[in-house]
Amino acid sequence: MSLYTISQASAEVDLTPYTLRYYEKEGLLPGVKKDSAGRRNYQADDIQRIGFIKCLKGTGMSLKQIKEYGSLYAHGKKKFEERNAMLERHKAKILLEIKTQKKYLKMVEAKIQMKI
Amino acid sequence: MSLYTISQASAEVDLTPYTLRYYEKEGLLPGVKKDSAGRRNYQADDIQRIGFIKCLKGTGMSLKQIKEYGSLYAHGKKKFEERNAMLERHKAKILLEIKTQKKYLKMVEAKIQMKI
DNA sequence: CCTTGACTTAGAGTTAGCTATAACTGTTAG
DNA sequence: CTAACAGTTATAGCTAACTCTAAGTCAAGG
Repeated sequence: MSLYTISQASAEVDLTPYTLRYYEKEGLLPGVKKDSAGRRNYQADDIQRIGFIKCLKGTGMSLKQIKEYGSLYAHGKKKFEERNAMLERHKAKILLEIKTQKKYLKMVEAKIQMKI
Repeated sequence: MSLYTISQASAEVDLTPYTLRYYEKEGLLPGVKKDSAGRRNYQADDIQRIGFIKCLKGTGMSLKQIKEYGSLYAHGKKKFEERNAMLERHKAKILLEIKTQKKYLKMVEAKIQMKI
């Protein structure tokens, strides 16, 4: 059933064990299983979740909002609309960000062209 | 000769007066002129510089690096190569970032498509 | 002259997001 | 059996980038 210790999960998702524990403590990653000795056992599904957290975070969503998204997710069908609206808003934000980055890229290219 | 008080400059570049003073204190924006009463008088050229600082910062360059870039700039022709190399590296970083953002965009779109 | 308001400085406080420490526990190799 | 190791919690510390406060200065309007 593909289990990972915290250091294996850490290597898998390229986040430190500190960060993984921190995310869990902050409520971004609820329900991680533990073994009889209290050690975390990450499952394939947890790795997936962390991947999406990285996606949201990497596109500028705050941990607080990611947590909110997660708790909407936990409510399943009931909160589907709200959750989807959140993703749609976020999608718009990413599109805008890409546009801005392209503008900035042009500015940097122009500066390089200047040769002074 | 188009002078701006700190609040006018603030409105022009969309940064608070606090931030403008902070940038100056941190050495990102040297040489801002002051009037006889010690108040800052931003010139068109300063506004341009702030615009480029915003570009670098908006593409993930740290204030420390922006300061470094600025001091290379202050050395004129002498440090041209080094400065340009810095911009080229930064350009590569922006290109990579745009690529990553596009990947993340696809992930978010896929999640929206899922409808669960 | 006096108040108002925008500015000044130095320095303290805030927030986000980690990152590290201390003290401890359970597992495993020799 | 025991030493080393990988994990645990709680909590403290750190960095970047602001953001605000306090106390004071200066110029202009009434």
